[in-house]
Amino acid sequence: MHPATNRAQQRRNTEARILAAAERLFAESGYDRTTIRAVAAAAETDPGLVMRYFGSKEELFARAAVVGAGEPIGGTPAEAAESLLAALGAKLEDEPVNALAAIRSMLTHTEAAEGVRAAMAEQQRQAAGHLAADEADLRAGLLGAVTLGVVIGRHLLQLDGLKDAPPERITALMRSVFHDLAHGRPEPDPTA
Amino acid sequence: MHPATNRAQQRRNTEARILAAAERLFAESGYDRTTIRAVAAAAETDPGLVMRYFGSKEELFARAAVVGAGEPIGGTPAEAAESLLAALGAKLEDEPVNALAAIRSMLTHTEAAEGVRAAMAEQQRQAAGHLAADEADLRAGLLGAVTLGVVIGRHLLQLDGLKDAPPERITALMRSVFHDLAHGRPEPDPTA
DNA sequence: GTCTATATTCAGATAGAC
DNA sequence: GTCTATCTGAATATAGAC
Repeated sequence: MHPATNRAQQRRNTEARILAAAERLFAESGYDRTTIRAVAAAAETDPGLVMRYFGSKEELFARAAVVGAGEPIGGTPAEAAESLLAALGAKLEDEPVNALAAIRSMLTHTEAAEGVRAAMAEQQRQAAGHLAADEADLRAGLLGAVTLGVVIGRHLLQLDGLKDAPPERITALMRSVFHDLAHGRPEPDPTA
Repeated sequence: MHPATNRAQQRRNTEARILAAAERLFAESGYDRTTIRAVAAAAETDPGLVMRYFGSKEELFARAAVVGAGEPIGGTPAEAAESLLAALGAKLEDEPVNALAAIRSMLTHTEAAEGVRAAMAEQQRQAAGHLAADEADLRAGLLGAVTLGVVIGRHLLQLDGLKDAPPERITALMRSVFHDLAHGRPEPDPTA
């Protein structure tokens, strides 16, 4: 083993362990309740190194809680609905730990809220151009809010009936919902 | 003024001010970031009295962040959908500060999560009995998750397109969504 | 009944030993 | 490059003065 690279590799290794531990703990407990000390313990190192490598708790969070940009959305309203539905399915299949870290913290930590809102605003802006024109902004916002609610209900709140359901059954039920919102279908008669 | 009752009234008055301030601050900042000191300052009293009247921060939170039981749900699937839609409309019209205090804290505070989950489980249990039978539990859970997502998107995250929309337009768009989920309609053809 | 002072705990951040 | 000790600040909760 080459000693020079060993040092650098060891450092990168430790840094990666810290980052992985931070992602998990931020996703489990949110920003405030996750301590630098706990991250260090989970990564089997010490708090001083965490600070040395990442500078501050805020910077560590910014590295750990990134909200993925998501696939580009295009085509007809129906195709846009299917794209957004596929994105939901992916978030249900395996736990998106980076996004969950941000979502877990977004209601009590301003930076996390800003990150989530920015990512959703970008997706909404992109989606709105491919939905039926009438009230497209509102319907794009509702598509985002609905997606967020399902992800929270499953992974974070673990609601009965949602936490154990197979992702395909959830997406199957949500398909008509997404198409409704993408097209802006007329509501059925309330007295039906 | 009767001095004996004045004392008791003064006490109830102060207690009510504390509770109102706590509701507002918990809804704005969540459990962890709301301090007894800030509540006392907002209620124009001092931290010692808050502790004396409510015992602990946890008990104050339990009194301030109560999740309303919601109207009973019944009738046909279509009627159940309309009931749930009306409940959503009410939560959009004026800010439900008690519920928002609980929702704001539910991702980072165990007791808040437990309260919200219990309230939602009760509503889901009740709703499931009135939805179309197939996969009723999952669809009841999705109705709750979707509702939660819209409330969070509007009041807590203030998503573009949602925060300023008139409640009637939101409920109008969500009507078909709720009826879809209540009935378990077959999904449209993905290639349409 | 109301407010002040303080004990205790614990977190983030820093300096420096090994 | 890695870890220890400590500084600083803030929060809950308590004891007790007015």
